[in-house]
Amino acid sequence: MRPDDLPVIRELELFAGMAEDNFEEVMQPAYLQRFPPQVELIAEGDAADFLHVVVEGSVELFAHDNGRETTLAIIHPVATFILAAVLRDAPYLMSARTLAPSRILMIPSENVRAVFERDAEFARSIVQELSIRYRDMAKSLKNQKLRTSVERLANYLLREYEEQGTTGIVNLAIDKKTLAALLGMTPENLSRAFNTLAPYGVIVDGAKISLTKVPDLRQLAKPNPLTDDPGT
Amino acid sequence: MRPDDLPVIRELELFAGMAEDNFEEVMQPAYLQRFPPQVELIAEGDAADFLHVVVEGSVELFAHDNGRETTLAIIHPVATFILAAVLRDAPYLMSARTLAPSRILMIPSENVRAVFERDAEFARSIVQELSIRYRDMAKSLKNQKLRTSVERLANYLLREYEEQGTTGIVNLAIDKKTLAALLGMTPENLSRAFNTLAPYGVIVDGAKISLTKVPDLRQLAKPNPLTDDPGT
DNA sequence: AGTTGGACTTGACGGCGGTCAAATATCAGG
DNA sequence: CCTGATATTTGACCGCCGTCAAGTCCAACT
Repeated sequence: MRPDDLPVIRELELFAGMAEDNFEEVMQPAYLQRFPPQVELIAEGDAADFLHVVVEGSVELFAHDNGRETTLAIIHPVATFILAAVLRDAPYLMSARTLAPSRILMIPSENVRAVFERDAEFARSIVQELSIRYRDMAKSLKNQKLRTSVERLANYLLREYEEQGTTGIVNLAIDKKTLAALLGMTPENLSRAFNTLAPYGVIVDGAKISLTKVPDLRQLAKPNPLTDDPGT
Repeated sequence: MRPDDLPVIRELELFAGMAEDNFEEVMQPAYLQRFPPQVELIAEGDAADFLHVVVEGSVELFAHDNGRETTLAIIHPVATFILAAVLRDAPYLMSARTLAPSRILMIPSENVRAVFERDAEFARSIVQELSIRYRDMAKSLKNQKLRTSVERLANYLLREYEEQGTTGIVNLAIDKKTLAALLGMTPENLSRAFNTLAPYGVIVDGAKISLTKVPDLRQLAKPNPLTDDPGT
């Protein structure tokens, strides 16, 4: 691991509060690895041997059932994934693959669990992280069960609009195919959903989406903090 | 609170490991209350003032968006709900109402948080509970995104079949209307889904469901531990 | 510049599942 | 036992969304 990577990880909310020697104990056996895009990092059903941290790039969490596949979340730096499986020493419920060239930190599960037992501040951080994840998952479920696909797309665009600085241009960071899976629809339907939003000022040019009538779009989407706001 | 209720709660996995004086500190300001059915205990958006424990009866967690409503989970004794909101001191994401006459234990959030800081064993239990909840929520999302409504019903019936002792008779503990909402469909569609399952040995008589061709049903449902098994 | 492969879009079609309305069943009170 | 209220079922209809097939577009390569 490059020495200048450690401070970045140290500042991750999950690790920020813990004692220095505990941090070192957790990091000592960890390793940071580079992956090209589209590499499957973990597969659902596998044992949770490592806690993963996305240091750079991005990771897609997806899952299968019957023959179908869906995307459950996209993880951006710097954040962890599969924390719950690690803490319970249970099989992963989701698979993960890199979307972009990525650097992933892998910490052996047993070290995470060992230090968790010892460091109260780390335990506190883990609970906060888990709570956020739980709530994000609950929001996704509400989003999926209570909204049509056009509404989900509209709300996704508005969220990106806010996060990318309300400039009127939203850049899609992910494939339309992946976006479709994330929003719970087929790529064909995503295309049609974009067309449906055209009267609401949504202009598509490849991965560049212009929003020219945000108030109209907002009226259609009816965003709701209790369904949309991530990380609260 | 009746004194003979305390041991039951003490045995709840969440409280089992904690020090006796901490348990008392958490319980001292708590109160146990009886509610008739269909009482709304909490509403989404409210501040998380109390951790709730279903001691007896059952509780439905549901949520709104736009004009629609859906059921996210049914809580049976003895279990907690809205733990994540309490730990983050954040607004509830879901509402809760009693389904049956119920007794609910309510513990002020600040006491939960205070003792959490102090009692490592309690912290450990909370993390386990949260992890289970997170994973259950992830399973629900997979269930919802990857299966048709008939498949969700079939898997629900098989799960109940196992939990009720594989006797060939499944008793629905909840209204069909509520079941429909839980499975993400309308009551009308639930009716039709039951009809669709008739060739697979599913015979409906009110709340009493007979399963006469479990292998056939299982072949249709294709149950998957990574989507179905709760509490792992 | 031509070719190839992949991403995306469009069209045609069908089925799953929602809505509305009406019929039927169930149940708690009186 | 009767009655109204509620739950559930059934029928008719339709729209959303998935599937399949055929385009179109674009970027990388020859």
